[in-house]
Amino acid sequence: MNEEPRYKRKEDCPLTYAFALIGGKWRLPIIWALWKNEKLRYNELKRSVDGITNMVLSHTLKEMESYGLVVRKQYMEIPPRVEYSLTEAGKDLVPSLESLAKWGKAMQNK
Amino acid sequence: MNEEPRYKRKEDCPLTYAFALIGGKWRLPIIWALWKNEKLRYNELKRSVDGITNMVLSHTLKEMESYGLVVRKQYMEIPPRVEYSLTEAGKDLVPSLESLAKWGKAMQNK
DNA sequence: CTGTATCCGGCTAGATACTG
DNA sequence: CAGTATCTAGCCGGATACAG
Repeated sequence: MNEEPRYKRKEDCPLTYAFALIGGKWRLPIIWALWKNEKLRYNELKRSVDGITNMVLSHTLKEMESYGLVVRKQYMEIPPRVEYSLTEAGKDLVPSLESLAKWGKAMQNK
Repeated sequence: MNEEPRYKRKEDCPLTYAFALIGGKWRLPIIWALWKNEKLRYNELKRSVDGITNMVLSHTLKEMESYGLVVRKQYMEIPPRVEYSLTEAGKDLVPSLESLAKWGKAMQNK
């Protein structure tokens, strides 16, 4: 996958910035899975996010980690174990998302 | 511009659906402009949304109208006058967006 | 188990010109 | 004033294979 040219860090408008952080095809499903499960291993997460490939999952997680949304914790074991979870900032996001989801649901019923 | 293959109407997840409706490069700026101004003529809106072209603006507005976010009111005058405003659903969205913007602002300051 | 490398296609949106 | 037509480019994300 390419290097990210998309996300100008610290964009002027906070709302646009927020969307830059959580937009894209897989970010929301990942956040949702980690919200419902607290912490997940790589393959658990992959199974929770239906249809995502290794390529895209690992790349997306790296981005989200760099944005401060996700924590990656690696255990030095064999076989390797890596656990992902939401940062506090990631959790802070959830109420806003629930609010948006509520609106989305109302829109679906029209 | 192409016909839209992107937005599966009534997608399962309400949150994903919400993002389908308001995602994309220009939807948020347009909503914002119409929120701050109540109603705007086509060219006023264009001036409010910095950098957008006619092609993209008119196409985006058509989509947003079909999604029930925006109202287009045309007056039969010469020269032609067309005013755009938010629907009730569009206005209902604003509190969620403000909540998200607040989160985005906190993220910018880190 | 947890990823990375390479290659590639389709979609989003832009440039430019033109119209009722 | 308020758009539309046509053509194009570049990013986003996918397929597939491979690695530590």
